[in-house]
Amino acid sequence: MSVSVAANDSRVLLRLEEFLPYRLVILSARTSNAVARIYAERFQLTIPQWRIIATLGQYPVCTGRDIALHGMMHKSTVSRAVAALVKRGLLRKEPNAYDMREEHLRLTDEGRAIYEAVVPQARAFEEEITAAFDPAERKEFIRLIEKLDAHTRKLAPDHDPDA
Amino acid sequence: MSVSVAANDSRVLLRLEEFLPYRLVILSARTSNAVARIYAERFQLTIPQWRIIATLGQYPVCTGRDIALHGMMHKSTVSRAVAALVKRGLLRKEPNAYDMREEHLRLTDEGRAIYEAVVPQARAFEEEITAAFDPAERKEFIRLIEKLDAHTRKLAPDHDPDA
DNA sequence: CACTGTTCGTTGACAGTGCAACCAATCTGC
DNA sequence: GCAGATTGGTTGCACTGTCAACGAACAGTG
Repeated sequence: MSVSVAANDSRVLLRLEEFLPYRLVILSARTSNAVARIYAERFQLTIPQWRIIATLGQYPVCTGRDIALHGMMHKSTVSRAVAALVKRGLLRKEPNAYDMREEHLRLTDEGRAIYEAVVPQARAFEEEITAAFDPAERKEFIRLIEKLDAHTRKLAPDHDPDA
Repeated sequence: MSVSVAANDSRVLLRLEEFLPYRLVILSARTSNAVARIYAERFQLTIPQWRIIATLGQYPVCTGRDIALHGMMHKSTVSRAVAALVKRGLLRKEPNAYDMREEHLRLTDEGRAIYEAVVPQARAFEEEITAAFDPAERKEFIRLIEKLDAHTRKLAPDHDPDA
């Protein structure tokens, strides 16, 4: 801030660097960019694509709707990302005979291989960043994050349009 | 996840809901969306636009470059947001006689009025979310966030292209 | 059976963003 | 002073995400 000569002396002043929502954004952007590099560079996956693979790695069969809810994504985002993954052969769509509106999604072997290649690296990265903490701090941080998460979820329910 | 019948039984498994980077993204998205509503609905400001106003509220005179660094934004993002704000009369550009490449930016009275209208609401919102904590927890949370922030900054330096 | 309302998924239009190329002003070394 | 490198800022382009509208498949009602 080379140019600024003095801070605002008004009573109304917000220090952005100390504003919690801003801090969270910065922190999450940095970590999430770093994680994205893991699967973006080596496997050419976008963030929504990775989230879909991650969800299907965890729950082998889902509908698009399930994935959208689980990954906080818009259904159109999911739709396009799924299309791209199917085209690349990482995902398969299977019609659901009991409800022809929805389609069951499942990883192909190739898709699962990517999942299994990325997961250990993601885990390692998580280790790396939480190495900032000693064990007690780490546990406490998780606890506080959970508490904050639950609280904000009540305050600002994730806007669910119809998704 | 109505359809999934069983969790993956492979040794390679990542629980997305417990993956720290993912949690941070979700948490920060929710809080930052809630904050955005404050200035988006009433004042039609985008996030970069608000960050610029917030920076100039704190440091009355800056260059675009200063703002980009301070707010973790790309210089093109700043350039466009500044243009929009100037057009709306919330910001003024002033040539710097000592270096004609850069332009000094300053809030107009109208711009400052918006800043002063938003800040108390932003503060109030911060209060609201940290109400999840008792005073000791709040202090500890800030401390841990700072520690994590410092650590990740070393690990994954904010990609600075030339900005 | 229609008739209405809802849900899953796709698609077109649109806005915001990042990247890269670019211009103009400045600085550096010769 | 001049050539080349550097820096602040703008802009064209491609890419994504969001929103709104839509078609198709269900579910409930009379």
